[in-house]
Amino acid sequence: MDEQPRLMHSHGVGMAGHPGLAPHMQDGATAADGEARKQDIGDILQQIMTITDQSLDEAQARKHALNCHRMKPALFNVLCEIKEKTVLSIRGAQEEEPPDAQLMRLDNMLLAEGVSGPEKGGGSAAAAAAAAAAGGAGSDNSAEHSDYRAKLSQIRQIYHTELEKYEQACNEFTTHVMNLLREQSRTRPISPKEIERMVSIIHRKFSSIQMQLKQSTCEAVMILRSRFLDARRKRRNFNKQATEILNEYFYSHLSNPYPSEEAKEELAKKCSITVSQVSSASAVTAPSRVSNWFGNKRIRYKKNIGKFQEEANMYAAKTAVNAANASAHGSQANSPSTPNSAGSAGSFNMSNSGDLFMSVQSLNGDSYQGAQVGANVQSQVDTLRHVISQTGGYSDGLAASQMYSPQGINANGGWQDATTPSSVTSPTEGPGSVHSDTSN
DNA sequence: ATGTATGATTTGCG
DNA sequence: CGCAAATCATACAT
Repeated sequence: MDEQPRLMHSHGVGMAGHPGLAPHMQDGATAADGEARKQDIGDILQQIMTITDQSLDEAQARKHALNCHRMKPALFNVLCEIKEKTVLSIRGAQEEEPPDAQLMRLDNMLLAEGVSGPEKGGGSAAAAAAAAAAGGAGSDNSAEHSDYRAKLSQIRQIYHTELEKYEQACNEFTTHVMNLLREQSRTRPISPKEIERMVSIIHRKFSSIQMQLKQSTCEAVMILRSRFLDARRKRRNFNKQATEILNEYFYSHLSNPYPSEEAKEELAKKCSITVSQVSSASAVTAPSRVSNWFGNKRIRYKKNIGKFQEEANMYAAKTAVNAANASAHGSQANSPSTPNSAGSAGSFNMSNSGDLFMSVQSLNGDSYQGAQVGANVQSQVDTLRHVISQTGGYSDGLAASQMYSPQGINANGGWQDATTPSSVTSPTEGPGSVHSDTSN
């Protein structure tokens, strides 16, 4: 209470110096009793200041009396104005509310993911679109996607309920505070503007909570996406037939194992048909999977030719057999330089002819050319089988490399450069000048 | 559990 | 944009 005089003084001065005071004071008053009024006000202030000294009942009564005082509205108006001035000058600067890029981003993302925005129908459609866009590599959608969608809608539901809850809480709190302030405005000077400001403060607080909600929802969606749509996680090996087909192509085009787009398509069709891998997306996906396969195969073959020796021999034999059968069946006078590779699409025959010839040749260690294809297929097959069974136990790349020698490839296509691993390379040039294929 | 095989992705080049 | 190389992450075998 010791500062009571100062306060009173300052108030008094404030009022006295306030131009806005005049209208309030002039309601039917003469200048003569202005002094009396001033005294009156002084009394009122005095009472306000001492209110805490009084007992509750006393205070209540006093409050009521004050409330009923005819000067009360005027006084409050003045106080409000003063407050307005000071508070505004303090707060005015930080009142600015930037559009908030962060929030915009979150909103956009949620919208894009189909979490926020229109309900069920549009939402799940957006989700499906997002899924399709993200799952470019594909995989069978139906099961995965429904699962994904289920989880996403779960997230969406949580998000919406939480949002609603926040909204409701915000409204409740706001109205509560507003009521409180309105109530209090009867007993202390509170301007409507202040209430407004308070409301906006509350809204800001709640919207920051909302932002957190949005952020964590975004995170959840991201996690969900990475878990469900990352094709890597859903990797599934090709089945046996598919690998067979691909390998056949690879080894029969060893000099140039780069299937064209059409070839990839063809292979993809063949593989996925055999796989009976339904999945609508595979139409777009399959060729790229084939590309992946060839990319991996090339690199891995090159990296360790020895390891692929057996496989190479096997497929070479297989192709040879196929070729033999095909040409035998066809009963055409096959020119030796162009044995058909039955396993591959027609458009590649030209480029593969050399490979097939070479592989068979080196398998036999003799000129395949001499044994005319149609002549005794069976014996050739036997020979090949024999060779293969001999090769079976190989673990040493160097020895094996002579069976199915990669150097021919070097001479031929050169797709593996000079980077052939040391163990495998045997500098001997291809026996009898390998038919470099005359493709194109 | 551990190691290997393998499909997919990333990175960098031309 | 396709490729090689490195890398990741899973499927599969032991």
